[in-house]
Amino acid sequence: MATYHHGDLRAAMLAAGARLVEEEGVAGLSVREAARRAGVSHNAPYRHFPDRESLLAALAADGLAQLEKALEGRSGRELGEAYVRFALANPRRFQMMFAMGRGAAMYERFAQAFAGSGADSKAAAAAAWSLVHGLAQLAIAGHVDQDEGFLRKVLGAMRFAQRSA
Amino acid sequence: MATYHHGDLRAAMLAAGARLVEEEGVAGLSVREAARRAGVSHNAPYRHFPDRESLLAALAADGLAQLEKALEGRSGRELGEAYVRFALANPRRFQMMFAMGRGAAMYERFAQAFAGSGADSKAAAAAAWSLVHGLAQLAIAGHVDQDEGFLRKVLGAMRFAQRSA
DNA sequence: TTATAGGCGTTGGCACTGACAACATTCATG
DNA sequence: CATGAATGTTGTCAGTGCCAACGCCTATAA
Repeated sequence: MATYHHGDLRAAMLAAGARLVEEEGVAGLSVREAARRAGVSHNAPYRHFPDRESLLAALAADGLAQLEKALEGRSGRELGEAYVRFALANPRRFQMMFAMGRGAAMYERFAQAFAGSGADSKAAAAAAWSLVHGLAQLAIAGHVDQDEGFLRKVLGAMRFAQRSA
Repeated sequence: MATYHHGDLRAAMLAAGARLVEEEGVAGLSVREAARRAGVSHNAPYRHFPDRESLLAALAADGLAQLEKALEGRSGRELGEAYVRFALANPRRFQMMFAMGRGAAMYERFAQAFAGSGADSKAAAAAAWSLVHGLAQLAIAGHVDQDEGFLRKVLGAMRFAQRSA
């Protein structure tokens, strides 16, 4: 036991990091604490991540991949609900993901899901994304009721305009 | 000159803090650096703010007040546009404000601005707020084009549903 | 089979931070 | 004026990110 080499420190750091972010918030993620939880010295992680920022970036990328998976195959109303559900299940991760992350893929997904919905499909996709994303943020922050029924009603309160104004 | 007492350290800290947040991001705000900029020792700020967190809270409250002022008297489309404009002018402040802040007053404002817009006015208000808030966030993060014309188009792409689904 | 190069982990150290304690200066109020 | 309360100051400590130097272990190839 207690082998000198960890085996898969990178993965262990991502796991520990994810838990730390969810428990303490982004500011609470320290490389040293994550290293401690991975059972490794305070400098070992730097072999896998050049700096704290890049650990965060990796966590964000990870989270985006999970969200992508959670949205797979869904569209329209279902897409929005799954998006919000994911956000509420992983609130701090979610906030972090879009604070740093590359959201191009997500935009793409919304563009496809809502192609031809409004006059300008790029704008329509952005609007749909904005609605669910904003709702997710406000619900996470507690500015809006998190009850699932209410959230559904909020999403249902908006329609695409038929023609651009 | 160089009086022992600063005169209005609290305000100076808020000013320095606001600049720091906008320049470096929330993580870049350190009590010590703000103290330095205010020309005061590293512990003086603790007479006015019990800890870093409470300095951040004060900054958030300040920002909310400014946003309230920027929205005063506006409603409907104008309200949304002013909201997004403020967010893009003070991106990091804005992100922080709603990560911590008490958003009840803002909800109230949207509720009044959109009273009777949809079947359920609470849901309608939340939807309107979500749309503009989400758009602001996505634009700030660069996930969506920041061009003002485009943003207007996005806001115009959504209508309230006449009856709840 | 063995030596050796490089990947991976370790210890040590530095500058910076948030926060506590003790002390100093100034301001208000009698 | 005197004295207590505000407000600032210096000193200190543990925790952090990151750099440098060194040690272990494993895969390769002679």
